Amino acid sequence: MTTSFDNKTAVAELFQQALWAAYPTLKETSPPFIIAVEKPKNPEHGHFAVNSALHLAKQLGKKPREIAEAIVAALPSSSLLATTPEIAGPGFINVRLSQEAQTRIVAAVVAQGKTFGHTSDGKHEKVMVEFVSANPTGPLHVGHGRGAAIGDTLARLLSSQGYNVSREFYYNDAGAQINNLAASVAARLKQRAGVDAPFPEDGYCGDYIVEIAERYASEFRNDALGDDVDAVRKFAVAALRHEQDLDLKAFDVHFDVHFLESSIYTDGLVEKTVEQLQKNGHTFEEGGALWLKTTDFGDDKDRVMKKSDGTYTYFVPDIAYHVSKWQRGFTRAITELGADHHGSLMRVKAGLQAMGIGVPQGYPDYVLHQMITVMRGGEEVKISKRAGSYVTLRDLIDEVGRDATRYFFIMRKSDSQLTFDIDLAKSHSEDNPIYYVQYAHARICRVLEQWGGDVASLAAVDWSPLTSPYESALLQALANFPETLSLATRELSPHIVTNYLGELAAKLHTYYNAERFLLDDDALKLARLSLIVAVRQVIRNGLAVLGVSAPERM
RNA sequence: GCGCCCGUAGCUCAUCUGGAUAGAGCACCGGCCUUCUAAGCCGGGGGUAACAGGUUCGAGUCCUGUCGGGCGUACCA
Repeated sequence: MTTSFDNKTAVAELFQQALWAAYPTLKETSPPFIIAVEKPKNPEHGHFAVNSALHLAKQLGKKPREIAEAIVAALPSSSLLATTPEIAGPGFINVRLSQEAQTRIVAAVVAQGKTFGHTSDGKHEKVMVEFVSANPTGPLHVGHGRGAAIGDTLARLLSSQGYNVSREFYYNDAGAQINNLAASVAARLKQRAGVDAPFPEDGYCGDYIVEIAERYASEFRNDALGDDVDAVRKFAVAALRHEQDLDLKAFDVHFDVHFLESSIYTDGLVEKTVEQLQKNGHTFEEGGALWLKTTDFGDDKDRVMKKSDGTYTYFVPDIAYHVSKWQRGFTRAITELGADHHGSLMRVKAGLQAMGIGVPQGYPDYVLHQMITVMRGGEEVKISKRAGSYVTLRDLIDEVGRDATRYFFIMRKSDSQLTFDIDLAKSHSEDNPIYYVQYAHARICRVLEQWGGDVASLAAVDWSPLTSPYESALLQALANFPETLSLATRELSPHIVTNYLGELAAKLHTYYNAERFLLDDDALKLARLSLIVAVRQVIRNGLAVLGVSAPERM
């Protein structure tokens, strides 16, 4: 959406005209030269910097500064600019916006409200975000939590940019791990009844297995020893699925579809996928097993698809599942996984290409998240799944709250390791990034309350008094919000949004503390109040995309 | 061995996909509260961006190699 507040595009268009006027021959070059507008870090370099002169120096065979001068000389007059742009350094053209151009962002934010920053760039393209996808063999742990927070935020980001998003949870309800689960429960049932029964070697040891056994025994009194393996399995899967659903609900994460791995077997998709791969000549038999020639598609080694015992290896249903995504019309698919699964990416991508059904190369987009270290009291909380003593997602939500948990999980690049400091997440201090941002929001609410006027009346005031460097910084930050969302969506990187919010909050706190805010000067007061209403709106929109609340009081 | 990710101040991290003097916070030193939340502000010290090459007007950012750390590399899932 190119709207009136988009000064960057307006500046680019203005300079494009000037460039063509100065060098008419460039108009015929193909592809057409696009003006690059940047935002300098140093405020002395103006609001925008145009560096086209540097890029064109070689092509035109002239000195960058000479080109810059010609461009500036050809610049049409515009209400956009405060002064004639300066040429600086090797050939940058520094642009200063007029007061009117700088402040109209406030009106745009207020007018667009909740949708400020949203676009229709996605053109309703169907995109699936698959995430969490935990097997129902235990409670969700912190790793699943990070996946849930990242996946849900990606879905929210994509929605904000006009994609038609579907959230999907894929789980295995029938494989070896599930049989292991059933056997673990059955063993606990027998032990509980005083029967000496060996516990499965790789069985699930957590206390939750004992609890499930307990509940099964009270519900199925005629099968207190768990001899009906099928019934035990169904009961255990249902119980754990229910627990996971409660965890996700507490985390405010919802799914549109829960996809069962067993369904791609029962509806024959796995068979069909294997047949198609064979027909396309990308398979071979060796040692009684069926292999997929993934080396045809960049893998360093071919992989077994069908073991000599006739069962499939794990990535075959993964390929079939992704075929299903494509066949269901998802022209884009994002698969969010823990980084320990990255070995399967190449195989699934290779398998999809080998299918020859028109799936684009690189489908699906993978977003991987690295491991989490949980710290408490300055010490690492040891995570041991075998002992059943790991930190569950529910533990974290109960202890530090949903908002802090979500924010911390997305605060870092997903492919960097994350340290989750429980004490920090709980603390009410400036060191706590989520507290800092929410506090900025609450602080604005309090100032408006103190003022006591009608907020709606601030939608159209005279903004010309907003001339201090602090105000200028805030105005620029507001203008950056749309491209922050757009960038985070393109890069599938939610942490870009948390970085932005942290900086915006810092600018606001600085502003408040640097000068006395509510002055007697009515014109200045109204302009300032109007500005912070816009800041509040942007904080709300940013937190909304992260699934984090914006409290009015802290 | 091979593949993927990471390496930026003492610590935790930014750097807007190649721009100008690499920035914040914590910690350290010196100043600021009769005023809207000092949860803040102003000033100071602290860097060979792991290392070595390459690409170009210009590299923390792209390419190659080396060294460190993590993960993967099963007819496990």
